[in-house]
Amino acid sequence: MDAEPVSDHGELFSPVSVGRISQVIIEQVRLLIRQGKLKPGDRLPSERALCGRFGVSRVTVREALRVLEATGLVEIRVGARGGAIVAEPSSDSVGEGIADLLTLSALSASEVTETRMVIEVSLIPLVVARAGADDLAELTEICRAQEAALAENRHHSTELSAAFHTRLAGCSHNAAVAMLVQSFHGPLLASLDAAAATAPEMGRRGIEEHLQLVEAIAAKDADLAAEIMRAHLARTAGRLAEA
Amino acid sequence: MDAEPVSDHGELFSPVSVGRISQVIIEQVRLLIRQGKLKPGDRLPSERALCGRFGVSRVTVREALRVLEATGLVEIRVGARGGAIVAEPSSDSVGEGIADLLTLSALSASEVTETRMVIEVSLIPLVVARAGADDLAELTEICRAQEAALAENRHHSTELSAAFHTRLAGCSHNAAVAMLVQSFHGPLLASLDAAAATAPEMGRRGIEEHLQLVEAIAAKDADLAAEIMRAHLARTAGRLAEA
DNA sequence: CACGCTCCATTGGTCATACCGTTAGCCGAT
DNA sequence: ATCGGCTAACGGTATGACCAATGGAGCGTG
Repeated sequence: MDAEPVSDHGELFSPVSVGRISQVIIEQVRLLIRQGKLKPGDRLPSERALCGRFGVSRVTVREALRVLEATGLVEIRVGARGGAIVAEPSSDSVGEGIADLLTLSALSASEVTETRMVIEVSLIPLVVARAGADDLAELTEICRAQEAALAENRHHSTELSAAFHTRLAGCSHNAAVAMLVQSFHGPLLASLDAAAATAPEMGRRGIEEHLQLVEAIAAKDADLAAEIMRAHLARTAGRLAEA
Repeated sequence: MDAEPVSDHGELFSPVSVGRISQVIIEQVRLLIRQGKLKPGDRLPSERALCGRFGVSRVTVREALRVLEATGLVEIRVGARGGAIVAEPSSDSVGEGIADLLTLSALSASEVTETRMVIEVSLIPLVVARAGADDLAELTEICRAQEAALAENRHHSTELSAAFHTRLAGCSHNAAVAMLVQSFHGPLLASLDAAAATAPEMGRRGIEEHLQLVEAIAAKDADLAAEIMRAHLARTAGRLAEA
């Protein structure tokens, strides 16, 4: 008899049915969305309909939808005419993920701040080149709101500060850059709160820097604006380091 | 009979059981992990045990675990001694989320390239400051592999080129930056393939620029390295613009 | 005719049970 | 001592049922 008749045949045999069925469904839907065959707002068939379509049980379909929902790809509504709706691309779920990584100390606050400096400082040239009058007006508006909040509550709103930075990224008129910065919105809030706890009186200075930034951008002075942004972020980083 | 005896009592009554049951379980586990009461490697009770613990059905527990798995918080293994294991914090799932966001958002190739220039050029100072001998060795190794691939197939491997840029970001020794660049891997490949189609003979020049980059980093010349990177990316951007 | 109310079909949320495939660890045979 | 099979634990899937929420159709009333 031949020795080892079924082993060492290399590529002859390949594993059959790898992974979960729900995973196959997930990737199938994902592909459809990426190919644009499913666009935001489109309604997927009902769970029961999908069961028949894929030839699987409802449990399996539901697990796939759960993952797609957690990934932020679809939104699920209950009731008649409910079901899975392809969601508008949003950076929210990504932001939560980064926040998780922060709290799990897989990312340090300094790493996140450093990353912000990398991105936000070097996107300044884009902003200077492309910011329109309406962009500047909105930035100024946010600064005004910050001043109002400061006058009223005696401490500056970290929410508004984060909004300023997010809106500033939007002034680059580059959706990819804007989304990246927006992803840091949530984690950014946490850092700002920590920094505010360290030095609550710094709110005013932060607002002044925001205003100077807007002025520099309006004056098309990219170098000055970048320098202001660098100093602004470095100051926040410094306060975080103290804590 | 009293008219409307139970309405208009304002805050007296609050909705009971908001949202999904699985969501409650998710947040409970999430909290335990954030508080450190569950550490990476710890094994959660089996699904059936969790059913009894929470007083819910297995389906509900499974949906919670699915979401936690999709979020990258736990890893699920089958078989005896299997179950949900608290995962080592990793930026992979977040990176995938960013990649999804980028591919789904109808970004133009120019936006992606521009964003790469923003990030990859300005992370150069970090790399110059922190790259170690092993980092440089690995970068050189990738370049060698590129040359080998070029000699063999007569056209350069876009996969290796993307790997070079990803590894370069890793040299910043900042996990957040590395995660961002890595999430551009997929879209980056698409751009590179498009660029390669336009000018297939440019592979050699790209490799040379990679090597010059490594040299400049080894020489701690941040300005030169940044300039090389800028030119390198700009060239790719230019070829994309032609297409 | 217009407005509002009620009823109902649709659809997701949850449960209970059963069976299968996979896996690790144990135990016996060689 | 090693290899092989056995077994219990555990996740993966299927089935069928019922509940809760929701939107729209149909009916009734002014």
